Amino acid sequence: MGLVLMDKTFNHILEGLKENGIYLTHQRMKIFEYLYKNRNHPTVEMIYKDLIKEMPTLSKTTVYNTMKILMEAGIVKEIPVNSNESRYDILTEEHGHFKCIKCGYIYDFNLNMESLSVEGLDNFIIYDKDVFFKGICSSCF
Amino acid sequence: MGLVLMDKTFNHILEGLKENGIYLTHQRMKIFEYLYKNRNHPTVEMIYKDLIKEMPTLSKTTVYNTMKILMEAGIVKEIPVNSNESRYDILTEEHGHFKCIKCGYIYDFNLNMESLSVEGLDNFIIYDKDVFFKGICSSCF
DNA sequence: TTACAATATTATAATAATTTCAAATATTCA
DNA sequence: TGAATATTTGAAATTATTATAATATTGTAA
Repeated sequence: MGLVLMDKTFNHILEGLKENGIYLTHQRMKIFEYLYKNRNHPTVEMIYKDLIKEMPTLSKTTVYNTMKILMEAGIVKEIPVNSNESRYDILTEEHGHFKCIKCGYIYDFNLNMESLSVEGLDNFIIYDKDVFFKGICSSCF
Repeated sequence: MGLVLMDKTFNHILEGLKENGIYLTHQRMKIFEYLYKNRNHPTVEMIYKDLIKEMPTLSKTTVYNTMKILMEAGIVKEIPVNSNESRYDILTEEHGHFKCIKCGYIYDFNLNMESLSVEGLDNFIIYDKDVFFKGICSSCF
């Protein structure tokens, strides 16, 4: 588990999935392609609405299943942006998320996680770190 | 709006709510008391399950409504810990959250948000910053 | 204190996101 | 090809949250 995305191309990632015993079905490849091309932290609904145009029989359940599989493969993660629908992000370099409370858009921003000083987590194993800001973006300001 | 919790006692906060024109009903006081005493990042369900013991007619809608009002008053906030139910936290000093993937418990930890170096948010107005870690806690390890 | 107007609570119904399930379909590999 | 296995699909079930309307409570002013 846990393929590394960094510096791999689209096809390399797909190959990696295959090597991990994950069947590369048409639906899965299209869903992954959507995530790879649109770095927009989509909801299941957004992915579904877009892909149904070219795959009229696509089921929302398949999108849910695929997101789960891609998460287990370590290629995608759910990002914590407290809303009532899950939002997903393809795993790339470390970055933070900023949600604009006016337009709702979720921006990526650069950060250096190492710089953050924390205390009280001795003997805790940290698998994942997230930074989430909320406010008003420069376009809405 | 936006009462400050820091260094205020339980009763001071309640008085502050009253001054802001918020009725101090029995339900609201009990819900606030729960949040004040149990710093456990509860879900609506957790609050409801606990309080129904002493208030048999309590409605879940009231818990939802009260959380909303306390958030608008700036006393409580929703914390981003991506799951499908909202979790709330009483506003205190700045801290991060760590969720153990084994026991599910959400720990607070100290951090210095100022130390985090970020870039790409020029002309963005930041209202709120959250840091969320996931992993295995020292008890489960 | 009483009456009134404003606001809150409650139970129920409605909505929305997600999960589960079983049948139909597709894929793999011998 | 054909059997075994895995995936996709659509429908139904579940869970979290919001809306509605009746009832109850609160604060204010006579």
